[in-house]
Amino acid sequence: MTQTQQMTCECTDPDGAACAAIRVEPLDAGRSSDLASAFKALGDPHRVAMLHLLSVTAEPVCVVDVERHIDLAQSTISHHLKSLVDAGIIERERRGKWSYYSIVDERLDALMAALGGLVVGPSAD
Amino acid sequence: MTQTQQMTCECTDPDGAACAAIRVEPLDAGRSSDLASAFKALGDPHRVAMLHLLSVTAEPVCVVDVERHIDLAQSTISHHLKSLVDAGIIERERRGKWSYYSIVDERLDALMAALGGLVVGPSAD
DNA sequence: ATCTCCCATCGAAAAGTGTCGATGGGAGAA
DNA sequence: TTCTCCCATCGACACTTTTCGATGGGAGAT
Repeated sequence: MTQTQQMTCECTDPDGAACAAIRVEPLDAGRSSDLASAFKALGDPHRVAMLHLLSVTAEPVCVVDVERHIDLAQSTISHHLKSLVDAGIIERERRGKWSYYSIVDERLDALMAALGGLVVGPSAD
Repeated sequence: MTQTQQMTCECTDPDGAACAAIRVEPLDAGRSSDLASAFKALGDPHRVAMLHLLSVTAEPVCVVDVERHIDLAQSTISHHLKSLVDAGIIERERRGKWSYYSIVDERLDALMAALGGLVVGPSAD
């Protein structure tokens, strides 16, 4: 082939040096996985509803409470709560017969910060 | 049974009036679904990496750019980008032969606000 | 002791998701 | 025109997730 190749993708770099110009550190596979697992835990309407419930009741909430407000089998609710615990978004405290769940604010703050880091322009006007 | 039933779940309400006391508006099924679909789109390490890529390059990015930085088949990348578009997190602009993708800052801002609404205490110290 | 209740775990079925190669449309270059 | 490249879509496959009923352990009440 001559040097007159079709000029591959100028995309973000009209010069032709092309995308090689974009020096992006791969974002650390570990970090992207951690973020993704947290967001995945938030990626279900029922789990969002559970978090909402936990947030409006300032105090910890037990499974039975959740059961009254969300129409799912008890085992399913336990399952979802475990997902959220595993993702570090809520935490469990055993008290006698009950398990009390509450939101881990720090984790949510960290997720907010991560989202903020993705915003290109300043959010304000 | 007499009135000495075992006292169901005192949980968040030690009186016995129990959880009925927690008057939580169901959070509008539509809203929780919308939030969940957005977070679900964020719930994959590769998609997080793509967003990171879009955010560090201030300008729109085409599929080939993404392909150079993320080790996935082109069809898979298109598929993920479509997920993000459907979730309203990024948007596509066709320009000649290329498709340019860019982040929808407003959407991320809205998600941050939603997370902030879940935080119980003030985030500051 | 027994009984009741809270809740986690265990299958299992159904639905969804991530990934690929293959295909084809569309836009520009030659 | 033909050729090359960008990219979306179409199966297809393996894997994961959501959901349930059933089971059982542990804690307290009786």
